[in-house]
Amino acid sequence: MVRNANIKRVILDLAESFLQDVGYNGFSYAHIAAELEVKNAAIHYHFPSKEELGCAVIKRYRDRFQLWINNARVKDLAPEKKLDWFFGIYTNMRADNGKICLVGSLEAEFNSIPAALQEETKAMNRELLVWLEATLAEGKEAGVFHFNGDAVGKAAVILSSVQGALQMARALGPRKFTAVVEQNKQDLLV
Amino acid sequence: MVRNANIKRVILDLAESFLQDVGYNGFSYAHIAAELEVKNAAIHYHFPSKEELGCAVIKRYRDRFQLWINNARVKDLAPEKKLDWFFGIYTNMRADNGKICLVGSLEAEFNSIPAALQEETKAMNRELLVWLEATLAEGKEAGVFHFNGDAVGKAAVILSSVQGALQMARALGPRKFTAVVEQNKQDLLV
DNA sequence: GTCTATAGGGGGATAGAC
DNA sequence: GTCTATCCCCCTATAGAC
Repeated sequence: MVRNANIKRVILDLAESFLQDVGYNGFSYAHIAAELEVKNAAIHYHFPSKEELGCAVIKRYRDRFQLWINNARVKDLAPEKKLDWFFGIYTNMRADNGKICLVGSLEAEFNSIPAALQEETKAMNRELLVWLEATLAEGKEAGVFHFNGDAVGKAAVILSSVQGALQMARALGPRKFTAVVEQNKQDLLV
Repeated sequence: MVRNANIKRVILDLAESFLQDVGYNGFSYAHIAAELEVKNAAIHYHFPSKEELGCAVIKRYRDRFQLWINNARVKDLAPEKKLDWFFGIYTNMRADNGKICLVGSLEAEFNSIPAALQEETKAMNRELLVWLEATLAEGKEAGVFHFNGDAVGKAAVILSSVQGALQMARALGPRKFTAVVEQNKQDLLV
């Protein structure tokens, strides 16, 4: 049992980890309770329903992402460094026992998750894409990124490919993920 | 109740559809039985375990894919037409009530599906990728596709992006999928 | 805040009648 | 080949004691 005031945070950490590992339908309150060495009902005290727990995980992630991109350490980077930072997020997921991104996990199960969680997933995906579009446009303007068409299409390809690559790497190995990141970078060269 | 000798085929059709709709953990024998207006146990007669049913779905899909790519209608196409045919498979999935590809669905749930099903998923992904690599290499050789690096990396980007785009389209709408296909095509131009 | 106990549902799977 | 009946497990969630 985790004896600290941050039990809510620890539950969110575990739920996030499970979401990225086995998906929303793949974990239960019992799994979380077991990790914390408490009983099932204790988790319900902090998060009454699984739907609320799932939404809280995504809300927290969305907040975290907004903090990152508005922080000077990211905001003031050159476009190509911003993109490296972004790919780094996914590389860290991959390195963490082959976890996949929350958005991909929830979208794959989209038709069997609660409506409120679907809405959170939509919002999160939108926000990731908006930032990536802006970064790609900035880089194209600056002459460091080269691609046909507009930043909206290119951002969709890059995001969907890294999301897909994390999943693919589970079947075909971590190097398949690396290959996708590298190819995406090469595709932005002249 | 479907009164014909092809009941096994119909069960496979339904299982495949459910896999693409709600995932392996999202459907049950009861769901299939309800569609066929029979009872649970009747499905077990044809496929003793859910694991076997899942494997049979993937095996059938793999066979189907091999038939397609070895058929003259696909085999003898120009590389850019082959790619159009390939994208068409995914476009049809998207049009079919927002279904996602079997590989993506199973990889997202990879850590909570039976080992035998994991193996089928690996084999299927490998085969899709091998064909795509050959097609891209053929097109580059012929001067109709243009990309930096080798066909292996490019194939990984294209496959993972369409797989991811089908999932993304559930959250952000069908046009997001179309955008990814179009951008992938544009990325292959000079 | 956590416990025990329990309700109520769904899941995969099997036995034996028809 | 399909049925009814059943087993046993896991799940989400709640009530009430501590």
